[in-house]
Amino acid sequence: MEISLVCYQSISLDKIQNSFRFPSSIHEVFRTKPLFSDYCFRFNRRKCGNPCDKIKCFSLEQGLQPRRPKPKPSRNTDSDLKETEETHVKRPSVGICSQIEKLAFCNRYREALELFEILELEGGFDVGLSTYDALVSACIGLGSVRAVKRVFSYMISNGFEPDQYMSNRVLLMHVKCGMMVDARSLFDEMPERNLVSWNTIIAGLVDVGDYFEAFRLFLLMWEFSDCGSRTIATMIRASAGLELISVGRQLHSAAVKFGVGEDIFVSCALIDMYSKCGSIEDAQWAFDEMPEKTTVGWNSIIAGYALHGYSEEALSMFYEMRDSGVKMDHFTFSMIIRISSRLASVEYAKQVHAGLIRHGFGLDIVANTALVDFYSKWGRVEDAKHVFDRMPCKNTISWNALIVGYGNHGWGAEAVELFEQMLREKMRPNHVTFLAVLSACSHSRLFERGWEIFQSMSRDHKIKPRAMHYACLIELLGQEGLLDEAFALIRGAPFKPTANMWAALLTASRVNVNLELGKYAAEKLYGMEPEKLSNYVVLLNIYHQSGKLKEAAGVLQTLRRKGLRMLPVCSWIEVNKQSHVFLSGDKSHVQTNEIYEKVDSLVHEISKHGYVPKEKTLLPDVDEQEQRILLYHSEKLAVAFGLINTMKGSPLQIVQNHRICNDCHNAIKLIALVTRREIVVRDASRFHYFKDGSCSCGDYW
DNA sequence: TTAGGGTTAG
Repeated sequence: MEISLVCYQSISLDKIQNSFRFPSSIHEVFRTKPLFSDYCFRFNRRKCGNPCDKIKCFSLEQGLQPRRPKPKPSRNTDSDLKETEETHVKRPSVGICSQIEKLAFCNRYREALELFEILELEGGFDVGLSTYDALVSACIGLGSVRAVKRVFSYMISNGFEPDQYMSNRVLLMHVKCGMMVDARSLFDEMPERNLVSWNTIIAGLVDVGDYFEAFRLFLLMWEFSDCGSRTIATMIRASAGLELISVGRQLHSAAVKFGVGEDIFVSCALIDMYSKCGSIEDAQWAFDEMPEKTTVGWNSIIAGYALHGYSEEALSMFYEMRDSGVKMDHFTFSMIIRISSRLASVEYAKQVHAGLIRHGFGLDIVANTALVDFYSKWGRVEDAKHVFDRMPCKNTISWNALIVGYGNHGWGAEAVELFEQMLREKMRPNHVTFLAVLSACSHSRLFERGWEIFQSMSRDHKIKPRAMHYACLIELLGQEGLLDEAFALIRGAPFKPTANMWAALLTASRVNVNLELGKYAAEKLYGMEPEKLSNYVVLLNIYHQSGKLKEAAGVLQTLRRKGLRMLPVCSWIEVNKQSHVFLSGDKSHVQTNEIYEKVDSLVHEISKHGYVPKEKTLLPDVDEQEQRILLYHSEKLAVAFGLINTMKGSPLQIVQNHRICNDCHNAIKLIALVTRREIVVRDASRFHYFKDGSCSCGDYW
């Protein structure tokens, strides 16, 4: 495979260093939030000498009460205070404490916390700093809010007075377990803060997506304290989150200025930031500048190319990474599986699957979820189910991947059953789960069940249906011929109907050949998406199906006037590790004659099973060339080529850059029946699966 | 001194 790698030298080190105007450029972050900007820059050193005082000032300005140290909770009442003072001497607990430390050291956090229960229940033990440190590690390892509350409350009731190190560890414990409100209180009330304290709270804010607050604290820190490479790396991540490349560039220049431009963490954050901000060239530059290319560096640049849709380049980088001898990790495999699902064949993915297991990441939740998605997308639902069943732990995303697989495979009832099993296993569904299950109902025409599930969304699961859920239901109503109800659903939606919803109604109108409603929906769509070709094409089809050829020709003229043209559509098939690409009506392939003869004989064969070839003329002004294009669509040519050049009975996989048309859909369904082949036709957003004459098709949103 | 940072799946 010939792969060209995009690599531009658009920035240089000198340019970066000389463009330093930090931190004034950070104002840009707050441009959309002037409130922050106001109070960020109003203060000066003279007014509030200590950043901690400044934070108090912020709180006061916002009408908040200054925070007072929380009274230490005590299990004792005033009446037994005397008794407590008398029994103040703490019991030694060397055995339990050292056991807790050992368990935490071996990552056996759950057991460490089970042992901690003895300390909690009996009380009065002399617990040392190293044990508290181990308990903090256990809480972070488990990410359990309940554990954090238990440990923290024990620290307070046991009169633990943390030093700077332990204060930071306790802060980190809250941050890592997502308890940002408590973490912020702890940070504000810290008697002393050092670089680690600042980095911890700022990184926590960035983790939860509170970028503005992160920048606000960063500016305070910038003014009063030194910030290291870790801080810069975190703020580069915040710039990526805000998609503000100019701010990211300034942080890049700050890093170079302070001599941390080649720091591993800064470099990786830069690669990620540049690619997320839309400049893959700069990301590549940052990667090239890395003195030592680490696993994360490679992962970041591969993720960058994948994000921009440069799947081949991403794969090429993966080969380079593998050849360079750098260790691949579960991030690498997760990404490669995802890239494979867009680009490569099932065989290739199986190799990646084997590599995943060989490298010891066979149980990784993310990589396995990517595999479930991959096999689902390629119509290998049994394989997807196999991977899913062997996963030691699953999350909502894993369940969603398989429900989508079932739905698109045409197994609507099974998708609904899986959804119900998910609920029984107390896994919380999210809006994607509902999209998957409603879509499954739509494809399998399970109207009653779909309607019930749609209603249960807000009633039982407190998830507000979004436009795509409405679009699914409109499609479902359309299939039942309930166009009035579908229209009523659009009008009754609690938000302004989106293009997707009108498009669903337009499709429903086409299916039911309702010209009036179709025109209405199309007009709405023209207003919203005047340049979208497919909207015109659907209306054109409605006119055509209603026998209104003159109006259909009028739509075609509008298309021409607007300069909207069909992009060249093509289909390709991989045979013997070589891709063969076909355009509609294409006569450039060396086996052209054989392929066209095969198409003709297949059409003849399937016409015995009820296939009616598309009418010879769609519109009055279709010329001979266009006619050939209409009769020999690229997917038919690819299927014919596949049947000629592959073993009898082996499955065929066709990939294409467009949606399959109804004619090819019907034709290939029957071809699968008469040739007893399994045929998967797929494009980037949907696939059509044919086996023994049955078919399923679907969308991925 | 310890502690804090970068990349992945539906």
